[in-house]
Amino acid sequence: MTSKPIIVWFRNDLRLGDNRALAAATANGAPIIPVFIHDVAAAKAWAPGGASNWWLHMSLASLGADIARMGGRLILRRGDTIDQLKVLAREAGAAAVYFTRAYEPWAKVLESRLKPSLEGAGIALKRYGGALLREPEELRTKAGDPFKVYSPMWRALVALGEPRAPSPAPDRIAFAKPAPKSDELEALALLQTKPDWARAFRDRWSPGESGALVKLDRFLSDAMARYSDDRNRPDLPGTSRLSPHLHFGEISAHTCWHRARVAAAMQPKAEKGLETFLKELVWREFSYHLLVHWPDLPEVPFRPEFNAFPWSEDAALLKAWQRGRTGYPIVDAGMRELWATGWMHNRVRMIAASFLVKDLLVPWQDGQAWFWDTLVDADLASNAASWQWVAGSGADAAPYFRIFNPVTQGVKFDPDGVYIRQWVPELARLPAPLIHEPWTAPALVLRQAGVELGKTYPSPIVDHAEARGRALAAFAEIKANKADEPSHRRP
DNA sequence: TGAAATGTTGGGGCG
DNA sequence: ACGCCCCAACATTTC
Repeated sequence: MTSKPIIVWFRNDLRLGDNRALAAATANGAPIIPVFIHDVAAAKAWAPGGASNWWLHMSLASLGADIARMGGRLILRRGDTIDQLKVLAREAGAAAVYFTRAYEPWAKVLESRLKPSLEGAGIALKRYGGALLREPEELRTKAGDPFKVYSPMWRALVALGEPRAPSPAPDRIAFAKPAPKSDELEALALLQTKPDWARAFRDRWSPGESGALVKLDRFLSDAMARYSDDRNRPDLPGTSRLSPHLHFGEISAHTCWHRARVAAAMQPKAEKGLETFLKELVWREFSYHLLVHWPDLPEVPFRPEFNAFPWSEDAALLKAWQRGRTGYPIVDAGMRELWATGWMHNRVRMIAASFLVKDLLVPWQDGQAWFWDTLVDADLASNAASWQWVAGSGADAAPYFRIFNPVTQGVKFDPDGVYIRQWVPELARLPAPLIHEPWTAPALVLRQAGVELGKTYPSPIVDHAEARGRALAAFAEIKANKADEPSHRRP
């Protein structure tokens, strides 16, 4: 067939399997031009951070290799997305651009601008879902409103039936020949080489589709059956660690959902773990739905009374938190894991976030910004929804008075201090449970463990009991205003 | 997908 | 045998 080529524009769908845009283009029979465009200005204030860019570099390398194995080349371009698509289409005589839908506010704007400018140039556009199990339009309350509470949305999603089954990667792809010219991956300048901070990243992660599938299958066989308990244990390999793979679309939620079901059917007593895992996929879904309907979620508290919250912008406290030097071992362990590996265990994210927002009274937006820069799985929807959840300002959020006690949480979820010993080595010789509150340890125990508080490890930067009192007082202040405000924003 | 304060219950020591 | 107190264990409520 000598039809005009189709451009498959890759975004956060960096996979060949279960990629509807790619599958449709391949099925069309036209030659394919796979392209990724590095558009540094597109996301505006939410340009990806260093950790995300490291992952993107690795993921593009992986996708490029997968495409090369099939006889093609992933075309890399830089610059304004619309300009680049137009230029590429003209160079290659392409008839259409196929792509996967994205949901970030800036991406929605881009997609709406794309239509007139490309179709005006005679280039057809085809947009496909697939980043989510269900498109936001498919899930509404009986009243026709978007869901603001998780549980009803979960039930509504289940009531719609099983999400569609994932489709396999195409057996073969006919690529346009000759391939259009491409930038080298290095030219995208995604890697920061000066301080090689990503060393630990390389050992820990395998970005790309095949790495994602390996990680999923390992999780399903080794951890899913115990997931509902072990997912809260940062000292155990209890979580899937799929978040960055999902964010970049190296694996689809559909693939996770269906493979989990299949795996659970073959395991005794895996039902509970299965359901917990599926529910986590739907928490991701819930965050995306919120972001779609409330695009200012990353900037503005969902509950308007929180606009009046008396935050304290204390740069020194924020910095101590970022560096993992708060004097609370479970918080510091988490923040150091994040810095070293680009990832933090979910339970510890909640503890560390609660500490920043409630014990230090630092605005949740500051914590969100730090996570945005340092997480390899930084995701606008999940990050915004989760920070607002912890702060108590979000939709279906934790009640404001739910203030985590970092000592209790540490004892409960890292009972032997294994996680703390890994990331806060200066405390490694303290016995559990004292390792969770070194300031209460007898002087002799501290000396024998080689710990000198305030020197080898910080004294607590705030007293938790006092901090809790301050947080409750601050929340009481805005509670008084609540009656004046509408209880919920309109979508 | 909390923690702390407050309330209740019941066993056991003791006069 | 009985009442009283203490207090751990558990339940409820409050933040």
